[in-house]
Amino acid sequence: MDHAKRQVKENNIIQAAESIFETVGFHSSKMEDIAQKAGITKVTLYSYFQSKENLYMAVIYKAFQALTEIFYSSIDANRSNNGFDSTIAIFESFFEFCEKNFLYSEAMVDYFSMIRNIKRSPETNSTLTESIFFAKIQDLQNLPIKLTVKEINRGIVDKSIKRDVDPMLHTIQGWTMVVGYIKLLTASGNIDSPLMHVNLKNLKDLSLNMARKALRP
Amino acid sequence: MDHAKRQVKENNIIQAAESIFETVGFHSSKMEDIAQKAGITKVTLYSYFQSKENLYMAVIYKAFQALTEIFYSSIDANRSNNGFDSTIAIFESFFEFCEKNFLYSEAMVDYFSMIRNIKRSPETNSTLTESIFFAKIQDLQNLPIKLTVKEINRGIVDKSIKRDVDPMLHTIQGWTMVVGYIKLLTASGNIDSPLMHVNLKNLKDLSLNMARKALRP
Amino acid sequence: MDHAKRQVKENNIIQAAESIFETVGFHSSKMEDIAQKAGITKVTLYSYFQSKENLYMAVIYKAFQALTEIFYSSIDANRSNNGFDSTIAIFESFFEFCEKNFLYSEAMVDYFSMIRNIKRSPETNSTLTESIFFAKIQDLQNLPIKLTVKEINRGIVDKSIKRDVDPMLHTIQGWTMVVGYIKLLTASGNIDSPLMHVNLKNLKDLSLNMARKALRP
Amino acid sequence: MDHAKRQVKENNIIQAAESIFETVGFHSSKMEDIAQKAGITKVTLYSYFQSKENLYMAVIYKAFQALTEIFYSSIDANRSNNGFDSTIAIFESFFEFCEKNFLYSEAMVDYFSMIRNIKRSPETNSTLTESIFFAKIQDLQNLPIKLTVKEINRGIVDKSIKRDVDPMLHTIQGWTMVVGYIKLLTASGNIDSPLMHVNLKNLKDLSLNMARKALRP
DNA sequence: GATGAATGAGATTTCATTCAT
DNA sequence: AATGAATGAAATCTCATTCAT
Repeated sequence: MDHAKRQVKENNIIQAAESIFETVGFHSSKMEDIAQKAGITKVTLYSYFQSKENLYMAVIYKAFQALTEIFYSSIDANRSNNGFDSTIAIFESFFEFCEKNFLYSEAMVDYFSMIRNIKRSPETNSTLTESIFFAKIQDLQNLPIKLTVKEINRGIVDKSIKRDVDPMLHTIQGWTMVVGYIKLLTASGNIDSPLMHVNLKNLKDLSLNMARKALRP
Repeated sequence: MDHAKRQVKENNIIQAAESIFETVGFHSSKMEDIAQKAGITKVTLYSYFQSKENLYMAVIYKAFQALTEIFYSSIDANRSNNGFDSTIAIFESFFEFCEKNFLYSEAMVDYFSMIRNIKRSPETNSTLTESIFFAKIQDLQNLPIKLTVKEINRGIVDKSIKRDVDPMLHTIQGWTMVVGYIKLLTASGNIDSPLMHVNLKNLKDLSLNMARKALRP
Repeated sequence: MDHAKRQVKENNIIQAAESIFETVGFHSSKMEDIAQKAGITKVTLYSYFQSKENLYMAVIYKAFQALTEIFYSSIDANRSNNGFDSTIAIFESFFEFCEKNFLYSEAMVDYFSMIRNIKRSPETNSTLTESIFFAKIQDLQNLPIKLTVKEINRGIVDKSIKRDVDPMLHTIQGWTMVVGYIKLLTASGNIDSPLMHVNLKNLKDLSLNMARKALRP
Repeated sequence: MDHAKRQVKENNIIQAAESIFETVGFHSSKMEDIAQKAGITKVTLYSYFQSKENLYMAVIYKAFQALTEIFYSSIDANRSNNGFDSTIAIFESFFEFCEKNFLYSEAMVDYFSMIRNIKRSPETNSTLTESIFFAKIQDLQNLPIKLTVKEINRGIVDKSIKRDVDPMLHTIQGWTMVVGYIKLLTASGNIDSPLMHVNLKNLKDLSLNMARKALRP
């Protein structure tokens, strides 16, 4: 099968997996069901992805890919605005992305735990670390961060962001707010069900405002 | 066995579980190993905790308990300070708590995912929802939040915090920052290994500063 | 479980396996079916026998055990006869045993092939060589041969067997005739269906007669 | 592809199969490996031989063919000798053939087991029974036996063999000795490694001598 | 007819969880 | 209440065999 065709089938499988993961969660999902959803057999599934976690890795990769796309779009849309606006827009997109792509946002957070486990016992997870998707994620995961850093730097240059801001530090700080937001979102199920009477929409706005304050000169 | 004895044994088991979870993570841990560590058999283990997740619930409960203690201590230590200082102190303690109690912080975050799963399929998780620890956590989980809200309110009254602050919203926002911090901490393994060249200490300071800005009148 | 009980269950499983092997043959048999026949689950089956071949080893062991019993009985029954008669009686019993215990005789012959395979690639067959049954067979397999040798020696001493007979060589030669007989028996299915118009009964008699001629002084 | 070409390729495949069977044994062999050895793909392999057993059938056929050749040669070489000598010469050739053609001798013995399995479940083995090689073997398998019978008959006529010998019965009896010899050879691996301190050469000589005694007037 | 991909059947393993004593 | 054995569900793997192109 040529590369393109394989890609298509692979994507097909990943989509099936996403649909199953979304419905029952990664841990309760069954390879059998995923295979069936993809219209293939378990063995074929395994010939594409060496394990369930491997398959999840692929989903995580898709998540990072999608997020990266979002970041590029946001940056592009704010090309004519200053660095400050673009930076804030990025975070706004990030929040939105998470709300709309539950599975993806959860996947990205799970990625951190997987990294931890891999570090804990690299031998046990060799099938993971050898996965092409693992390598791809490694290459990709920092891109959104770098893009944000770049916009913050642009803001510093064009004076829309205060000069003593450490771009990387502030970027990471932004991530903590988003990641925390995701987890709370996870707990409450969706953006419309309030958590402790707090509307998640307001929470997002507050976070964005705090970010504005932190960056504004 | 009388109640006291059972308590002791239960605690014994929980400690064994914590040690195992800490070493290999919840998902890779085996009931067998936990039982062995606790010096009992699997069946006895099950007579104390109806399932592995149930056992994790107990750990999570301990985490919330410990956190609550920390919050009380912080509040008590800041009795003579204003609400602003007390609020910030709480968050500072919270960060510190997470750094020092890796397992507990991870557990609290995992709690959110479990809540999600329980919502997804309540029937499958009936053993969880019927667990005494689940009920206990339900009672306890909001306490730290309420304690924080109370200090913010005190700050509003004593004018150390600006009046248009929504105490619950800001409390939750604080949590997102801490939770995000925990997850990034998780990924990097420990506070001393930097993430993208960012020292996690600086990250914490930045978050606290942003909180200060958000509360200050 | 105490040793005795385990023995009972083990035997239970072996009997189920024998019944299945007898019906469909070793290669077409399914562990699932054997487990079901034994009234246990696959996993339990595997906890007793590490693999299908391992289970076959146990059957082979039973075969050698049964054969040894037969030899002892024959020898005992011929205690008061001379060595010649006893030796011939052994071979007669051997033939009879094979006719009556199809599975066992086939198993013993298969054992030779397994030995060959194990020699060819010892690593691949480690689960076999480590089997307790493998060890047991090793201990047992030579016993029937030795018993025969002993009777031939007795015949030499009592002059019923000619003195220049090499007991071991003639014993092994006897085995070749029996083993060959088994294989032809295997092919024809059972003793009553003639092979090339040759009644297997006559074939056996001829072989025994040839043995007589070879031993007689 | 014209018939000749197909023949060449077929032979090519059979040779590859023989080499693989010889190395790892029929049961452990993989169609994949055979295809690779033959320099073709699995599917092509299957277009020549409908199943693995079918392929084995082809090898078995070759074995019977080769054996038949040997028998003819032996008979031809003993044209001027009497029937007794020719008959013994045939068995001597048979033994030698087995020693030199391990795979072939094993294959012929396995043939008997396959016959058994086919009898047990004819439906499952329809691909076998429909195989051209199966038919060919059916035609061929009795030829060596008939050739032997013929020589024994010649011996009876020329008085070199005693008259009350049943040619077919004695032929089959000869086969049992050879077949048994093969199996023991199989177990010990090769003719030079002694079995129970018995040199296989001596074993062969003994068998031949017993045959002589059985035939001699 | 040849190829790479896919199927189907079954072996084997791993664990959480439950049973029988 | 404690123990060793057993269960059940699912993951994973291996191969002979078949499909689609």
